[in-house]
Amino acid sequence: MNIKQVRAFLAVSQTMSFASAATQLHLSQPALSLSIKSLEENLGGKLLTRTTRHIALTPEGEALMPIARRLLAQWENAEDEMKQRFALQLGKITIASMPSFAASLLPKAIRNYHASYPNIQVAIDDVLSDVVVEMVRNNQVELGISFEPSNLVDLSFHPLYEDRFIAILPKNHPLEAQETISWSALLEYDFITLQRPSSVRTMIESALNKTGIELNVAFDAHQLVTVGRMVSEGMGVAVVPALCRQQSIEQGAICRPVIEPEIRRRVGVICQPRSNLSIAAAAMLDVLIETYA
Amino acid sequence: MNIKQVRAFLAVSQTMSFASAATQLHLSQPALSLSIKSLEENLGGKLLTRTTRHIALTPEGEALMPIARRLLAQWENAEDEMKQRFALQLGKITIASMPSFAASLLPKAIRNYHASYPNIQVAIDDVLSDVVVEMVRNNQVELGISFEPSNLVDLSFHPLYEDRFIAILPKNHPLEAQETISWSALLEYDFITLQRPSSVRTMIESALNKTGIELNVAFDAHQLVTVGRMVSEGMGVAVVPALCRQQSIEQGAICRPVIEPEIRRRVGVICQPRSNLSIAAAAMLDVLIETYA
DNA sequence: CCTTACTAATAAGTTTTACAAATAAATAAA
DNA sequence: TTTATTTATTTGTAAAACTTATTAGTAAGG
Repeated sequence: MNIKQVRAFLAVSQTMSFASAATQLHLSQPALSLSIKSLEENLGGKLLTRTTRHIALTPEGEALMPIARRLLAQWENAEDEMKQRFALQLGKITIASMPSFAASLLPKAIRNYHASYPNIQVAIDDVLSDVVVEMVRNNQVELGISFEPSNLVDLSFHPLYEDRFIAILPKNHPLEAQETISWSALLEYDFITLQRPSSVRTMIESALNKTGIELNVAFDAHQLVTVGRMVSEGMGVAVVPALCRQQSIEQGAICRPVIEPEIRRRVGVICQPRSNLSIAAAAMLDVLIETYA
Repeated sequence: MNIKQVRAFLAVSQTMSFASAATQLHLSQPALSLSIKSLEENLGGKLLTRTTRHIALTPEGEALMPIARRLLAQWENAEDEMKQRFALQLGKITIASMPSFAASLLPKAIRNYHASYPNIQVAIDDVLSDVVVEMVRNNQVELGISFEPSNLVDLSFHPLYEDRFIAILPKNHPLEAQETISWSALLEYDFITLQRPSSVRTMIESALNKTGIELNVAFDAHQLVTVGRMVSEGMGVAVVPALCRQQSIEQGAICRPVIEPEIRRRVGVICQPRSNLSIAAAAMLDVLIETYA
């Protein structure tokens, strides 16, 4: 039993004529006759009684009709669904992004994507940088956005832009007058940062380590939002990715470039090799790269 | 998209190897490769990423897998169901029978049928003779059992046996002493029969008509059971098909052949031409003929 | 680093299937 | 009885599906 035979049977049983069913199927009448015949042979009995003047369904044909209709509908739905998926008219992608990016630049890219592919559902998991990489590695998400990780193994990294770290101060802080702030000047004050093993904390520590500056942490938290709040409440100073500039200012903090050393890190998309991505995810990758080009 | 391709996809995605999937499908490896390739071309994208050493599903392939599994299962179920139907391992038939036959001889045939085809459901509609013919004509049932109808049009009649009419009398009736009873003798007493237009009534009237005997009906009813009861209660005498002999005796009546004229009518199966019957009904027809041969 | 072993893709040739055109057979209507 | 109409059969052809043989690519082992 194959699709063609089922289609043939349905066409004949609906039109009650081999000739017109053949036309409907863009097929010659003898070809259709053979198709029905082979279906009957396959199933083991007659489905249609046919004289040259009259077509009728046998009781078994009657029983097949609703079954055939259902099968064909299911088949066509499945085929359509897959075609739509490949044509980017259906699907869902999930992006894991570090919260700072998710809250700042990501929305613009998603708006662009949605404009091009309105039928693809997009979900965002805002998780810590390290979790982003893990989620991509475990195939929990197709795309991750984070600082460039040190051990990619067989993942790809597509840089979007380079981020620097900035100091954030509470209002009316002594250092507010300076255009740029050096690490040594900054660390005279209570320092607030993320808890280990966040990637921001690790980057700061490894960068300072090279210059011999020692980091004394007064307070730490899990989320940059919390750090920002602590700063604006006057509990101390902090260094955060420039990504958080807008958010920090909104929280009432002062932002200044931090130098000596200036810390720069690339932010980008982490994913499986491009060939392993779904069409929808590959398209999202393109949109991300284009949006921040 | 066709069945073969879906089977091929499932085999590969389950074994994760073209070679072993090909073996499983009794197919050469290149044929399988081409099948997958054509499926991918049809749907518009890759379903499997394959190197010479490793096979993996694309996200779209992942989406197809449960769909393919479901489609194939539904397909095979449908095919099996139809094959079973033709192999008489599944199905249902309904027989319309006049009540006298349904209550006397029919059960034996149904027992025989059920012994041969235990998976076919059999239902019986015990309705008046004329209704039997109508139900067959309207395709409400495939088989009907009744007296031979006068106007078959394009229905077939397969005689099972010839029934005669017998007189039934209450106990201690003056006519009880006679071996056979003539109509003229019988009609000296109150006569009970079925209401018009039952076939039994019609047969009696038309047979008597030919011999010039006039029928005076004292009581009439719709069901032969009722007539039998009325007789055994002493309300009068009646003439019923010999089929009802057993039932009448059980009701406490006396049965005697009725003659001058002797009324004989063939009882048989009424149905569409044999080619239009379901396999299950055709088999039942055979069993009926064989049982009463 | 090269070789070996293994796996899928490709190429070439053959068989099978599917199809259309022509024709035959059957049946209802004129 | 003839005619018109419809399905079945026949025949030849083109397409497809398949197999075998070969190639190419990849991971593991020496």
